[in-house]
Amino acid sequence: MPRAGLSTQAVVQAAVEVIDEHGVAALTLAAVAARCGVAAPSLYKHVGGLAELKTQVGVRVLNELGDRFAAAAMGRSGADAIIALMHAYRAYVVAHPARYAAMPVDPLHHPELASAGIRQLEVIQAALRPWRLDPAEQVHTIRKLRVIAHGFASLESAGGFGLPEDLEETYQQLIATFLGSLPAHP
Amino acid sequence: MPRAGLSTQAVVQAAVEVIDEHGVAALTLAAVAARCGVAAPSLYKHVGGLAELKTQVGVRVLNELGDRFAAAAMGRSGADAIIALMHAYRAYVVAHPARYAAMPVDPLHHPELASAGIRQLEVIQAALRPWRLDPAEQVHTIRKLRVIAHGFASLESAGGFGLPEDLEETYQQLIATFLGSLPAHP
DNA sequence: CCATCTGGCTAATGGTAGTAGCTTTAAAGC
DNA sequence: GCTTTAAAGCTACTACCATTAGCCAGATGG
Repeated sequence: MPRAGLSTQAVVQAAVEVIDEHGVAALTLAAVAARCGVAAPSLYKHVGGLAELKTQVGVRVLNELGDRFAAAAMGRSGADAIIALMHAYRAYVVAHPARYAAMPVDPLHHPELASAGIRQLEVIQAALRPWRLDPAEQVHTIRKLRVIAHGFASLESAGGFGLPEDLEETYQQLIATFLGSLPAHP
Repeated sequence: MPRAGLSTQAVVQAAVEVIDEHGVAALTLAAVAARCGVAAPSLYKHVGGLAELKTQVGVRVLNELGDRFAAAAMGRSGADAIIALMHAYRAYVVAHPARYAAMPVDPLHHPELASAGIRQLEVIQAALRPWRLDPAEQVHTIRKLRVIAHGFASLESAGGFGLPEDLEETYQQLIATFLGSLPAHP
């Protein structure tokens, strides 16, 4: 009975690989166990169960996107930063379409996910700072960015766009229209 | 052994009710059978299986939204029609948030769902007719409408907006910005 | 009244998550 | 280096799910 040397993070990694290869619906403890070379009940030594594994995957995905966000925003500000953030969002989804379906939509209301969600929020708030929006207007502005990014990403990752050409053009038009709706900043 | 008098549509109706009450993840043949007062295998006399039941639910939801679309567009044109369509979309999702998660994202590529999807598309194309867009620009325009409507709807129905106030305002801003990006029409 | 078809049923299979309890490995303490 | 012990595997089991096979009763039609 040689040991597999698993850990919580190794199990999460295997789960992400299962999702990447077979879709989020195929994330099952049996599949993860098989990939880890272990019997299914053994996973309970590292993970509380399927539900907890799913939130752990959510944390992982949220943090991956957060890393890309932080990198994209670095050294930019204003419209330049917004454009970079929006393209970082889409680039992540295009690179890992199945993984995107595992990203929680409502991280701020979940204690395990909140910090990862707040991190993304702060990057966006920083990018919007030059506009000096009042709090209410900032809420609307962030919501609108999120609608565009998530709406486009979820449709694209789910194969919702029938005609594959010119997707980049559509996305750029959306971003440009959004930026045009913001007040001018100094 | 009195008969329950089921039919395919009655089973689909029960499935929709299960979704409305307990969410799309709770759609299981066992739950539908219980609601119909029938043993689970009996459902196979009316429905091919769980997968087929899900696509039937998708057809139902798509058609319900299509009905609202057609009603909203009736007697309107131009920006007025677009605004009515967008609000009809959101109104449906607010009325049936769980059901929205059962709406297929990619109906046109599925033979059973294509006609219901095409019906919605045609309503939107008709509403856009006054602008006389060339085909490529029409594709981008419809995509952008879809991104806004679906992005907002999927976030709202999944509880993705943390602050509940002013959602209508956010949505109106999105629509107004979109309309502002269209060329003027006669 | 009888034949047939349909819509229900029970029984059984295989896959899923999760629990209980055992065994072995590997590290910690002496 | 030996013993102890905690962790990490395992098997066996339960409960629930979808699905198939085959049976039986009720409705239908001659």
